[in-house]
Amino acid sequence: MGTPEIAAAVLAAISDAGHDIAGVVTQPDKPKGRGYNLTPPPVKVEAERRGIPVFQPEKIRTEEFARLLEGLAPELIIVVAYGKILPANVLALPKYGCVNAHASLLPKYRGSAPIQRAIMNGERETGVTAMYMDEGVDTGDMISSIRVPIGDGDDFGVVHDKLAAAAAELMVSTAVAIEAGTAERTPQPDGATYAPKITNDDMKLDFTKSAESLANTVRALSPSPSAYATDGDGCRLRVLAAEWDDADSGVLPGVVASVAGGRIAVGCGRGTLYILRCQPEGKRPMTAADLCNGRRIRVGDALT
RNA sequence: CGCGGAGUGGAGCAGUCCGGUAGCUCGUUGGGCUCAUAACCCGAAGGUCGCAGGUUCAAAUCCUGCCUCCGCAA
Repeated sequence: MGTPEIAAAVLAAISDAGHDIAGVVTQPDKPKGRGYNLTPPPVKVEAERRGIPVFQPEKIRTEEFARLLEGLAPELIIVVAYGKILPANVLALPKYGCVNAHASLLPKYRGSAPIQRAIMNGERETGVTAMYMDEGVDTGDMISSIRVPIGDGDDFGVVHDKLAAAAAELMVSTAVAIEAGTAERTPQPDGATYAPKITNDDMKLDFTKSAESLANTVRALSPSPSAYATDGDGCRLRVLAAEWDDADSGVLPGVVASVAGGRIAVGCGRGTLYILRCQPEGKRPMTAADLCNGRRIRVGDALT
């Protein structure tokens, strides 16, 4: 059971490892994009490519879904970012239980946006943790984990891909261990933190904050959904890549101090943020130099 | 039929309202200056103006249809 890209990666690995997959449960197709076209979740695409039956129940706390699962008779249920809390009857169904791969080193960053929150906080390391699920949100007993470093310039896309690969590896080995009866079971220690869903406020750059914090936010949300600022014309400017230093820009927060060297220097509460790559509303992503060449940004402009 | 923006030399844009010589910033390239340079000065190359019709003496510009890209919202 799973929904996004990282779940598709795990599905592919499990399938390649030769396990017999009775079925894949994922969220229903949802209207997405401009024409409100129905878009299937990545997991569904991957499953269909492999000829694995796909189920997309609106609700899983129903008799109907319970019977469906019983019919599939899974020995083990693997859950990766499915997007719904599993009820007790589902957790109890498989002989080997339900295991989950979570994209953090538990008990830190429980919740729906562990990757983004870790980068946002400037963490140097994260990982994936395999655990037995219980009825809480990412509170189950841990089986094993893989640590993954976060590089200086790593954005969400990069870290996500590293974690997806790690998650695939972890779940394959975990499935083997469980079947062999060698899987460990360790309760999560104290010190849990929560990584709530990304909201619009998280995406909006607040230039009164420190340049470091702003740069971390940019990284955490790039390439998608991406942090943004608003330019002098009221147009949204998605900021895709940025650098920072502690040097005082000499201008008020949000004001463009210079546009030299292909970088747009913006004043912050502390230090200076350098925008390297961005995307104005209605345009393709472009470098800061391109943005300046088109004269959409000049020294003295104020971003909010 | 959810709302909206955009397709113009290699890149980013102006020009479109109000038809009449293809423009700006940058890049590329030749030369100059300099101890030197991504800096500065002079020159050059490079464009079927997304596609197809229509109107007109004349269309990047006006009309019709189509294609493509993108933001928002969900």
